[in-house]
Amino acid sequence: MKFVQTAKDSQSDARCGVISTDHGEIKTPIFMPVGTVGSVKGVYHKSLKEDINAEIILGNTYHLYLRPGLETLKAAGGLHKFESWDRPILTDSGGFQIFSLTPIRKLTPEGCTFASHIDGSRHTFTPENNVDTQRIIGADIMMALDECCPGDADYHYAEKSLLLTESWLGRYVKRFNETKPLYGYSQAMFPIIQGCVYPDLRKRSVEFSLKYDKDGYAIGGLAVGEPTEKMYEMLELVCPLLPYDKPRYLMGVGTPANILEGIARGVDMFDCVMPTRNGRNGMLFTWNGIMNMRNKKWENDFSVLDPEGTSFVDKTYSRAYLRHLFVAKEMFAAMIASEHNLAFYLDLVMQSRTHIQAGDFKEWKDRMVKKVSSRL
RNA sequence: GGGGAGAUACCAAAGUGGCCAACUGGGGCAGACUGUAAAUCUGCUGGCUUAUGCCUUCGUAGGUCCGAAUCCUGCUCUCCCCA
Repeated sequence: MKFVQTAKDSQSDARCGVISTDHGEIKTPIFMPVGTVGSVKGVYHKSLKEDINAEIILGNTYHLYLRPGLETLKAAGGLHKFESWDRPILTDSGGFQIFSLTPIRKLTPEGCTFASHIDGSRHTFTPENNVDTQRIIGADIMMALDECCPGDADYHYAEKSLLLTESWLGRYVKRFNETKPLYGYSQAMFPIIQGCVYPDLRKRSVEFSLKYDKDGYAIGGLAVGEPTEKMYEMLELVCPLLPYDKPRYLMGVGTPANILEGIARGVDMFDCVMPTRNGRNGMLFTWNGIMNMRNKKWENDFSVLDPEGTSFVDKTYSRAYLRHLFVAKEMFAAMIASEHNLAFYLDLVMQSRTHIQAGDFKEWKDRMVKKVSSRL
């Protein structure tokens, strides 16, 4: 994997670049649709490629490990073949699941023991077997196994959590360096910077992670309960400490405004369930604000979904029709909304790239943040 | 014609003397959702007003009682069974 910075905004830390992988190039800043269990929920790969222009999607190690399981993934020849996706894939390690499945987990220096949410069976993730699992999945970019510290954790907890993440990172990289890809294309890996909202911990985490000189750096443990301003502060602290010639990935973020602000602070990669999950639940993101498509006000609005939208659904279906589908609980509603939202998110980063290249990103971003956060 | 059952808020359906403005579903209205245990979850849903407040409600008209959706009587309507 290679990253080249190709443009820089004049008034902010926003930048453009290109990530090269064996499954193709990714223009940054990029948004990566989340396909947890081997599917971006409700969206055809054909749509992802031709309509939404997704250049990379996510998979999740925790979920794929439990189902379909390593035997099937191995027999399939990896996740790309299994799900018929020939562009890049990034897999999260399951660190976030360790965090979100708190009631049924046990953290030890060795790793993390947890109960499957599917059948309650016990499993253990260690940095070592997590590398092995992500080798079998065959992601182009593998994420370190970390503990995602809650945003409201106290300093003591955050420090302890960071120590664990650091020790896991050392072992993870060791195993990574000792093993090889299984399917004939290369795999990159990103450490994950933690440290909650504490500047000195964040700084320490960056320094610790940089020692391994990996392919890119992820910033985790944000948008997990801390105030949004704290998240921005942490980005302002962390990004300048990261090498300019490696991509920076802000994990799990976020709202359109979060993404614009993240780009302004030097972030290159984003992922979030919001466009698909909120889409399934009736929310549409647009350049003019957020729409709750279940609302009565759309009942007789026969205008197109989004006149500024880039997806074919935007010009094809009316607001009244989509509202009807949501009210009637038709699965087609979720499909249309997911398609629209992902297309909007990809348009959001595409236009960001255009404005960074034009050098007027900051003032454009400031205008857009207000617009996209409003309610229609 | 004879016998029986029932009428509760938008719908369905509990409640059979005070804890009932009335359980629960559905529907309706609104909200939440940030490295997906989510096609999920939450709130509200008689009126006024927002308070441990008042007013009007349980087919309809009366009655009993300190007190009725709940008991009694008349009326109206619906459903079932037998001829």
